[in-house]
Amino acid sequence: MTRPSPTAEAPVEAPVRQRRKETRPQELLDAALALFVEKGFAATRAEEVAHAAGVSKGTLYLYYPSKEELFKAVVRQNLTSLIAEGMETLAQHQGSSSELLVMLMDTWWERVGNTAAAGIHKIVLSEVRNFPELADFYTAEVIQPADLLFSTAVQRGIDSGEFRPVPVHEVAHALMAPIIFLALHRHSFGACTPPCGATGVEPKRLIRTHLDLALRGLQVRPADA
Amino acid sequence: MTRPSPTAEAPVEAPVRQRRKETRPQELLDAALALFVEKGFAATRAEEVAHAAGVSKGTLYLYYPSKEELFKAVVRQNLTSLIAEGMETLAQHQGSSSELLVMLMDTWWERVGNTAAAGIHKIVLSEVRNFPELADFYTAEVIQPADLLFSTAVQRGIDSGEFRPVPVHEVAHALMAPIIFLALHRHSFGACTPPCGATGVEPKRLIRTHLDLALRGLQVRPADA
Amino acid sequence: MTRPSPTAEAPVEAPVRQRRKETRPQELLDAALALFVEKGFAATRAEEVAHAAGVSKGTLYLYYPSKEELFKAVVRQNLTSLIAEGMETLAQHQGSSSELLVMLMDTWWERVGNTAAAGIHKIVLSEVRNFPELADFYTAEVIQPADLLFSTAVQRGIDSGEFRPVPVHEVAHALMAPIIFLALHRHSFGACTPPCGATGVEPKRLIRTHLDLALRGLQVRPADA
Amino acid sequence: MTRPSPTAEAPVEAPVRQRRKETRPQELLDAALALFVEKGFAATRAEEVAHAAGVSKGTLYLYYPSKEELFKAVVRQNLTSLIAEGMETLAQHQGSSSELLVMLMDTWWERVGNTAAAGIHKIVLSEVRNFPELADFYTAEVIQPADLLFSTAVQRGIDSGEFRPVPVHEVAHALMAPIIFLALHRHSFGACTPPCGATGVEPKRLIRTHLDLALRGLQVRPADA
DNA sequence: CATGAATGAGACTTCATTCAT
DNA sequence: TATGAATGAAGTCTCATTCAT
Repeated sequence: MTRPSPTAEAPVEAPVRQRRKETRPQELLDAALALFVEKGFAATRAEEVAHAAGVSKGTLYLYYPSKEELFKAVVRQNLTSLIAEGMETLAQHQGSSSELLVMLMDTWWERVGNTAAAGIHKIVLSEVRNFPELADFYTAEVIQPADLLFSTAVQRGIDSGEFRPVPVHEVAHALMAPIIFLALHRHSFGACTPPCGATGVEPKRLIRTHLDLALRGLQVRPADA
Repeated sequence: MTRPSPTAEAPVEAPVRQRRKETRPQELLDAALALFVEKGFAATRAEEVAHAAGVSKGTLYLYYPSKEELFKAVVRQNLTSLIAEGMETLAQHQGSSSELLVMLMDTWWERVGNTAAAGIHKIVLSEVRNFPELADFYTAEVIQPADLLFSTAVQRGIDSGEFRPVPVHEVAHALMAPIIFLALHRHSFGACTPPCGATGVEPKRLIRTHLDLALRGLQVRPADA
Repeated sequence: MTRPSPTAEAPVEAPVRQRRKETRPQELLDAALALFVEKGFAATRAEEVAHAAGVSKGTLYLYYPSKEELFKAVVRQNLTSLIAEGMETLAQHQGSSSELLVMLMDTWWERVGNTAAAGIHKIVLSEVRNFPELADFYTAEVIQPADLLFSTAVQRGIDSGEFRPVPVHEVAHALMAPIIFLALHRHSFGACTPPCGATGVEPKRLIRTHLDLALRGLQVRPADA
Repeated sequence: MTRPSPTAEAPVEAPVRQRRKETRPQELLDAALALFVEKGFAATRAEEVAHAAGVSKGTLYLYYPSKEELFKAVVRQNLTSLIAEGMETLAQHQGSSSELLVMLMDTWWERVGNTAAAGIHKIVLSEVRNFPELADFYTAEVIQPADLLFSTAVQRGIDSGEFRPVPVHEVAHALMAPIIFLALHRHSFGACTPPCGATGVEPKRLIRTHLDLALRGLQVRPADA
C-alpha cells in the first residue's frame, strides 16, 4: 500500500513517504493548534509541532518562517471559519427571536465551545499582550462579529416587541460570557481529574438554565405593559 | 516631565544596597503579579521581576527558590484575602437575596474584576496545564469557594420564596461569568487602544444590565403562582 | 615548530558545520577525558569540552543530556576495555606465576598507568563522593575485577608451591598500589616542571624494583622448608 | 552559663557568643579540611564551611580573603604538622632497620593514614592542577621529606648489612604506596556502604602482610651471601 | 568584630533557527 | 523538498564576595 487512501488521515503516526505537500500546512496548523491550546505558546516546542504533524523540524520552517508566524497562522486560519459560520446562522434564521437565541447558543456551543476552536480563544487571551498585532485582528474578526451577531438578535427581539428595551451590547456580553467561560475552563482545568476545576456544572444544563433565566429576563411581562 | 518629583521613589534606579528583609517578599510578589499578568509566566524573565522590585537577580532567589515557586506564591498571596472577604460578606448579610446578589456583584467587581487580582485568573487559566498541582490548589481555594458563595446566595433566595427554584450551580456560574469574563478581557485586549477588543461594553452598565436581567429571570412572577 | 604539519587537523578552528553523528560521541568523550583529568570535573566547563571536540556547546547536549552523564560516559567507556584486557591476559597465561605477575604488571603500566586511563582513577577518586551511584559501578567494574585478577594470580602461585601462603587480597593490594599510585602522581604533580612532585622515581625501574622485592618476599626460600 | 569553659569545644552547634577570636582560624581550617576532603574544593560552599565552624559567612572572609586562600591555608597548616612528626620519628629511632620500618609504617598509619590528615593528600592530588603554586610547596614539604624518611631508613639497613643493596627511592615508594593508597580509598569509596569500593582488605592486616613481604624481600638471605 | 542581606558574574541547559546533505 | 545535525543566543539558577548595619 504505497498510496494512502485519500480519506485516511493519521498525521501523527503515518511514516508514509509521498505525502502530498498541499496538505502539509493544514496538518502543521492542526498540530500547532492542539499543542498551543494544551501547553501555551512558549511551552510548545517547534519540534513537537513538527513531530505531531509527522514531519521533521526543518520542514516546519519550510512552510512557516518562525514560530511566531506559525502561531499567527493558527489563529488566523481558525478564526475565518468561526466567523463565517456565525454570520451564516444569523442570516438564515426565520422564527421568533427567543428561538433564534436558543439556536445561536446551541450552535455556538457545538461549533465553538465544545471544539478545539474554543482553544483559540484561550491562546489569544493568553498571548495577545505578546502579539499586539493580533489584538486588532481578533477584535475585528471575532469579538465584534460575535457581538454583532448576538446584539442584532436581541435588537431584533426588541424591535418586534418580544423583548424589553435593554442595552443590547451588555446583554450580548451577558449571553455569550457563560458559554465561552465554560469553554475556557474546559481547556485549562478541564484536563485534570473530574472534580478539579469544576463545580458540578454540566454544559447542556448550564445552557438551558442560562437561557431560561435570560429569556425570562428579556421577555416583556404582562406587568410591564 | 523632566524633573522627577522629590517624593517619588524610584526603586529601579537606587544603586544602594538596602536591607529590607521584611518588605522584600511583598515587593517581589507585587512586581511578579504585574509582570506575569502583563506578559504571561514564560515571557517574564526572573531578572525583570527582580529589577521591577528594585533588587538584583540573586535577591529574588533569596526569597523564592525558583520562578515556579514565585508564581505559586503570587497566586496564593492574592487569593487568600479574596476568599475570606467574600465569605464574610455572605455571612453578614441581612436584607433580601436580590440585594445580596447586587452587593456581591459590586464587591466582586471592585475587589476582583477591577484590580490586578483578576489578572491572576488569567495567568492561572493560561498556565494551569503546565502546573498540574496548581489546579487542585486553585480549585479548592478559589473556584469552589466562589461557587459556594454565589450558589448559597441563590439558594437563600429560593428558600425564602424570593426566587424561582433553579439549578443553583448553573445560575451561580451564569452570574459570575460575565463579570470575570470582562475582567479577563480587560487584562488582555484591554491593554490596547480603546476601541480594540471592546464592543462598547462599559463595566458598570454591564453589571447593572446583567443583574437586572438575571434578577428578573430569577424572581417569582405573579403568573408563576 | 612554527609551521603546522599539513596532516595535522585542527578541529578547534574549523568554522564549518560538519555532520559526523557517528564519530562525535567518541570525540566528545576524548575531549572530556583529557579535560576532566587535567582540571577536575567541576572546574571543567561544558563549553570547554565542546570546544576541544571542535563542536559548539549545544552539540554536546545533543549527545549527552548533562555534564554528569558525560562524566559517567567517560568513566564507562574507558573502563570496559580495561577490564576485558586484564582478564584475558590472566586466562591465557601458561608459565610460572612469577612470570605472570611480571607480565601483568608490565601490561598494567602500559595500558593503564602510562595512559590517560589512569587519569580516570584520579577523577573517580576525587568525585565519587559527589556521584554516589558511581561508587557501586566503579567497584563492580574496576576495583573488584582488578583485585580478582591479581589475587587469582597470587593464589595460583601458592597452589603450585611457588609462593608462600599469604593473604592474597592484601598482597594483591600491595602489588598494585605502587603502580597506580605512581600513575596518580603523574596526572597531578607530574604536570609541573620535572623535579616537582617527583623523587627521582623512574617508572620502569620502580616496577622492576617493586617486583623484585615482592617476588622475593613471596617465593618459598629453602629456609622456609 | 554565659562564659563557656575554655576546654569545651563544640564549634558547630554552640551559638555561644563571646567566642575567642584566637581559635577562629583553627576552627575554620578544621571545618574546611573536613568539607574539602569529603566533597572536594569546588563542591564545598564557603557558607557551609562558615556554618560548620559556627560562624557566619561574612566572618569567614574576615579571616581568609577568598575560598582559594582558605584552601591553601588548609593544606599548609595540615602539612606542617605532618612533616614535623615524621622527621621526629626517624631521628629518635635506635634499633634495627627492620624494626624502624615497622614502627614508621605503624606510626604513618596511625598519624596519617587513619586520620583526616590523609584527606589532605586526596585534595592536593585532586586540585594541584588548579593550584599550581601548591605543587612546589607540597613536593618540598611532604613528598620529598617522606621519601627522605623512608629512603634514609632503607639506606640505613643497607649500610648495616641488614638489607640487600636496592634502589632506595623506588623501594621507599613501594613501601609507602599501599598505605597511602588505602588511605585515599577510605576517603573516597570508604564513605559508601561496606562492600562497595572494598575488596575485603583490612588495614592492620594489610600493613602486616605488606611489611612481611617487603622485609623478606629486603633482607639478605643466606643464599645471597 | 560579626552578621547576613544583597550582589552579579558565570555556569548549565534549552530550543528556535540554520544549513549541508 | 525534506532532513536532522549543528549552532548560539538567551534564560534559569548558584554562589563567591561585598558591605550596611
